[in-house]
Amino acid sequence: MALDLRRPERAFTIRQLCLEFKCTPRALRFYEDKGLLDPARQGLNRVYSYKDRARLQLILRGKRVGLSLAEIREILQLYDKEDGGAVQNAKALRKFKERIVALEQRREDIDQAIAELQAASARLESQLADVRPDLLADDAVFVAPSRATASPRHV
Amino acid sequence: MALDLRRPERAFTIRQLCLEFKCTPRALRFYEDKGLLDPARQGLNRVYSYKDRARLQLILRGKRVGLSLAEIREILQLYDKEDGGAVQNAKALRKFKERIVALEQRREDIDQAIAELQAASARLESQLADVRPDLLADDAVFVAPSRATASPRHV
DNA sequence: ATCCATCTTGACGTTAACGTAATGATGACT
DNA sequence: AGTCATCATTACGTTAACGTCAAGATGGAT
Repeated sequence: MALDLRRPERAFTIRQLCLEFKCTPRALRFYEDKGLLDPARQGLNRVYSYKDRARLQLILRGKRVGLSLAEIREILQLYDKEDGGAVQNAKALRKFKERIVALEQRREDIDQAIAELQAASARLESQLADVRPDLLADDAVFVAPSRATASPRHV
Repeated sequence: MALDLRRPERAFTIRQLCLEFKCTPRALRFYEDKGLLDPARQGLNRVYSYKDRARLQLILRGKRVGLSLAEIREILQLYDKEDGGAVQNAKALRKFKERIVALEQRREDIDQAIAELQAASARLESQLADVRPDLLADDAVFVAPSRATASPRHV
């Protein structure tokens, strides 16, 4: 039989995770190299558990919010040592809170940026409404054939 | 006299902007090189207007929200051409809206990240409250001398 | 047995966003 | 006249985060 079919999936190959999260094997190996991941092995092959998958999620989200891999690694290590000594935990707590503050600042920036773009959009829209209301058709490309049905991504 | 004292300031040197926005001359010249800025000149020296200053603000905020310089330049060019033809404006409008959507997605990511960090913090706090409540003193370093009065940054 | 896809480990290449000299001009101060 | 700070340009160096071969192992499918 092909490994295991009793449960939905107990582990993942590198490719499976890459397909799911839209990244490349090279990236995952790179994260491992940098100490952000540490999957099990079957012989040479990497085997990713659910925990590894969760970590990867955190990594990718961290990237999207603008953290460097080094920063992300630090956070992950804090998670790992959540059972360390009390003093360690206190330090971890402080770092977490620092991160929270920094992220809240970024959200501020984002909100401002969005506000400005919306203002600009509003200006453009009102001007267009005067001059060329036809260009304001919500699709605009020309004819929108289908409603953009969740397109099957082939990688 | 030293240039102009009639009004608060009508123009800025490169250094003034750098001090104000906490960046380096090299960076400003780099942005100029990349087509994000285009200050006037007095001889060779760059002279930044209020408009230039505003652009710089946008650039830096753009960076903070995770945009690349190329992306920021594109947006700035859209701003510049807000008086272009109607068709141009329609295209600009679409791009603005794309950006807005993308930024809203990022804010989602940030909110999730914050939520997770807060959850982790909560766990740590409750655990510490049990074991070593003394480590939860809100300052924690040891003795917090002053209330961190807005410290004068010297660059 | 052979082919093929997928895995592995190096190792070098690449892009973005500056940093870091090196070298020279300019205006202000002493 | 000399010193200094600040400006300029040119050019090479650096870091992060991978991309891109190259070369080899492995497990199935035909």
